[in-house]
Amino acid sequence: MNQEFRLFNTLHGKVEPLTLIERDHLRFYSCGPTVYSYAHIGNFRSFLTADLILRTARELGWKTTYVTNITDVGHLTNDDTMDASGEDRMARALRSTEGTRFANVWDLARYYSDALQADWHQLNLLPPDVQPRATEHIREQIQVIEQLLDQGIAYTTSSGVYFSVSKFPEYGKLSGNKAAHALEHAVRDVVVDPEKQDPRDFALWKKDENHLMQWYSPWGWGFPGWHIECSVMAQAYLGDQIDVHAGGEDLIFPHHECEIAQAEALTGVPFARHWVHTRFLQVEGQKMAKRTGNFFTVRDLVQDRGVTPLAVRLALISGQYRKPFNFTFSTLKDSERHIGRLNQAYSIALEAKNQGKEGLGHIQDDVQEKLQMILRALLDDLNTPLAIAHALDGVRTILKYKDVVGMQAYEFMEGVSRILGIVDPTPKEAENAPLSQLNLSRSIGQVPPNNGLDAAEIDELIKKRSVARQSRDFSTADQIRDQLLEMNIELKDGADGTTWELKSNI
RNA sequence: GGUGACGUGGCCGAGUGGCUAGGCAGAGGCCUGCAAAGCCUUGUACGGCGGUUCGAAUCCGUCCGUCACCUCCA
Repeated sequence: MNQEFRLFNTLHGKVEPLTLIERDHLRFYSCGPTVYSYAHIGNFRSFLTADLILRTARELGWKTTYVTNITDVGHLTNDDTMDASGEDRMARALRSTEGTRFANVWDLARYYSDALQADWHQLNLLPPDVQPRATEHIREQIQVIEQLLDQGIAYTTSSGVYFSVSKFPEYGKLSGNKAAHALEHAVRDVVVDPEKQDPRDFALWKKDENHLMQWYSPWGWGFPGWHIECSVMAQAYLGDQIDVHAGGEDLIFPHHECEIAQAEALTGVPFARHWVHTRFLQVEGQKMAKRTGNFFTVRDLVQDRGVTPLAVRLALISGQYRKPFNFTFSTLKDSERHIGRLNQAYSIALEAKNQGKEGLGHIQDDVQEKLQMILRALLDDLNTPLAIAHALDGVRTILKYKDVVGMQAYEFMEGVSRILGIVDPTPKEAENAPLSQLNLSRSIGQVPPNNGLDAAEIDELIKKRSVARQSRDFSTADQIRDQLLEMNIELKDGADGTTWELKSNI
C-alpha cells in the first residue's frame, strides 16, 4: 500500500514525498496573519492548506505538532527607512476610521486576534497545538539576535541590527533570488540605510523610542524585525529542524528566505525539510482589493450575506492550493448546494447507523473504496478538487440508495468530515425536521436579520400553509410560500411534511 | 529586467500515452396541486504550429495568451 504523502517542495521546485525527522510525527509550522484587521478569505485559503496537510497527516495515523503564529507586532511598511519612522501597519490601522474605537495598538491586536479565532472556528479549521504571539516571544528573539551578533553574522548600525547576508552563502536557495544586483533593482525606490553593508541585508532589530510597541534591548528601545519572530517561535516549539513550513506564496521572498538564513546560519542544519506555499486567490477574476470592491472577510460572507460557513470552506478548497484560483460567487453558490447534499447524506447515514442497518454489500464496498480514493487524492499533493469529486460521488450513491445504505455510509460520511471538514458534525436537526417535529423554540439566531420574523412566526406561517394545502386552497399556500421566499426562507414539501431552510442572499 | 506558475467543453475543475472524472448551467423525463429538493437520460473539449509514437489533452520544441511574486501582503 502506497501511503506516501507527496507535496510540492518550493525548496526543490518539485513534488516530493514528505519525510519526517521523527518516525510518524509531523512537526509543522504555518505562518499566520498580522492581526491589524479581519483576516480575509485569501488568508484563509492559506490556512486551509495547512489544515488539510494536518488532517491528511492524522488520517495516516501520524502524530502531529502544529504551530501557527499570530503576528501582533507591526512590521515597518518600509524595512529600509533610515530612521525607522515609516509607520507600521498596526499603527496605521489604529489611525484608521475603524481603529478609533481602540484605546491602543495592544487592544487592537487583541480584538482582531479574537476575531481570527472566531472565523477559524467557523470554517472548521482544526485548532493548532500552539498559537504563539510574537509579542510574547520578544525575549527569545533578542537572544537569537545576540547570538547572531556574537558569531559575526549580524552587525549594528545607528538605526538597528542587520543580518549580514554575505555570511550565509546559501541565501536565495528558496526563492531563486540570488543575485545582489536583482535585489538592488528591487529596492530602487527605497531610501537605503547608508550604514547597511549590503543591499540584501535585512533588519533583525529596529531602534525606535517613539514606536507604539517597543521593548528594551541591548540596543536600546525598539522592536524586532519581521522575519525573526517566525524562525524563533518555530524553533522554540518544534526544535531546530522541522518537517514542514507553510505559508502564502508572497512569503517565499523575503520572509521565508530570511527565516532560513537566520535559522541555518546559527544551527548549521536544514531548518525546514519541506516548504509549502499557497497561491494567492483572485476574486471574480481580479486581485482581491478593497478598492475594487472584491475584498471579502469570512464575516462579510457568513454574517452579512448568510452564506453557510462550510460553503465558504468548500469553495476555498475547490481549487488545488498551488494552482491559480478564481473565487467567484458562482463557485460559492455551487458550494452551498454541495454542503446541503453532504448534510442530507449525513442525516441519512446517521439514521442508518442508529437503526443498525446492514446495508447492501456492493454499496458498502463502493463508499469504502471512495473514502480511500479521497485520501489518495490528498496524498497526491493535496488534490482537493479530485477529493471533493470523490466525496460528492459517494454522496450521490448514498442519496440514490438511501433506503438500503448501512453502517458504512455513516463511516464514509464521518471520513469525509474528518478528512475534508466539509460536513457539519452537528447538523441543525430542526432545519430539516418534518413539520410534526418542528421545535417552536428554535433559535432566533438562525433567522437572517431584518426580515421582521422570528422562528415561531415562521412555524405559524408554515402551519397555516399546510392547512390551506389540505383544503386545496393553493393560491393561499403559494402566497405564503412566496412571502417566506422573499425573506430567504425556502420551503420544501416532502412526504413527511414541509421543511424549510435558509437561503443566503448571494 | 529577474523568478515562477498556468492555458481542458457555456462556466468551474480532474485526468502525465490508448480505458466515463465530478460539479454548475442547458435539454428531455420521473416525482409533485404547482414548485423546490431528489432520481434517470443527454450534447459540447483539450491555446496555435511542428515533432516523437501504431496511437498524445498527456512527452519534446516553438509561438501566442493569462497570472503571480521580486524587502506592504496569506
